Amino acid sequence: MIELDFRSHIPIYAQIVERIKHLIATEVIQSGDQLPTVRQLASELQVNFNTIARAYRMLDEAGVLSTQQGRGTYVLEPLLPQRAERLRESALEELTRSFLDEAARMGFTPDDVERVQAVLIKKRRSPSARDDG
Amino acid sequence: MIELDFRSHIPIYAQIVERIKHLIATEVIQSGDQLPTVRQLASELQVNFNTIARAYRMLDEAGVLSTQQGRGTYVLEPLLPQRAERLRESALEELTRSFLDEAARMGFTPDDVERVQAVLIKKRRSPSARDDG
DNA sequence: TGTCTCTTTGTAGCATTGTCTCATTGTACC
DNA sequence: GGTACAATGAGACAATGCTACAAAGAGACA
Repeated sequence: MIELDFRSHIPIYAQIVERIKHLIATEVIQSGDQLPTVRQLASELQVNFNTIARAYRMLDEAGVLSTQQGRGTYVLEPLLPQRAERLRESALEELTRSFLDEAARMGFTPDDVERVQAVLIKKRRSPSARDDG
Repeated sequence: MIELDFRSHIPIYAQIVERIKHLIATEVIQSGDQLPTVRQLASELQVNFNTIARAYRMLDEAGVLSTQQGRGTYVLEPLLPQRAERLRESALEELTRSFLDEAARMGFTPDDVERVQAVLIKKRRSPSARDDG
């Protein structure tokens, strides 16, 4: 359900936060659902359970999850539309920021990014164009 | 395993880079192997751990190693230089593609992405601009 | 019903890992 | 001599992992 990129220099806990936000945004997991325990998910992803705990804690502080010692971790009610929209916007910003960081780390300039991206977006807008890369 | 020539005018970090490349080329160390920690190797070679870190970072950027903060440093699959360049470009494509997918799944249009991204890139180009959210 | 014990949950503190920023050293050039 | 730059070193920092811990639930039993 969640995949990590250990080669990326985006911290593991940050990747997990993003993935979970995404799973909730796409309603793969929903309000009230229990998430895997820190140890379960840690074992599954081959990382330390404290790294999972850190991600859960950040999402807890962000009002997305509720972590309860001895009980587990649960998805909270969806936020009010207003707040949800703000969260959505900030999620996009964070996602974009990570993306730009990673590209920069790989030695690409913003121009490179915009160039490649423009092509890809164009393709998406005209689905007839085949991607025979 | 690695020996240095302190009298040589070749920088230490460069010597280390070469030695490690050689060790990988001769398969003394192989894909997936963990390298000594920066401090271990630094102690062994009697140099500062930052010098080792520098060598590791260069090899990371060259796609030879994967350095992971808090975890360690690992040998990656070897790549032919030719392939590496092609791979570099397609890696950016792949990164961009998954970024756009992710944004799309979150319900954002390419326009949304371009709008947010343009702002972020602009900020990066003029770091003086304050981020007053 | 109460409580005891064991298991399962998340938490906290510290050790280990690589990273960052700045200071120091040595060398090349003017 | 003075300046600029690269190489190295020192210390603080951030990310991850290990160990011990505390809180909550499940079952046994008086």
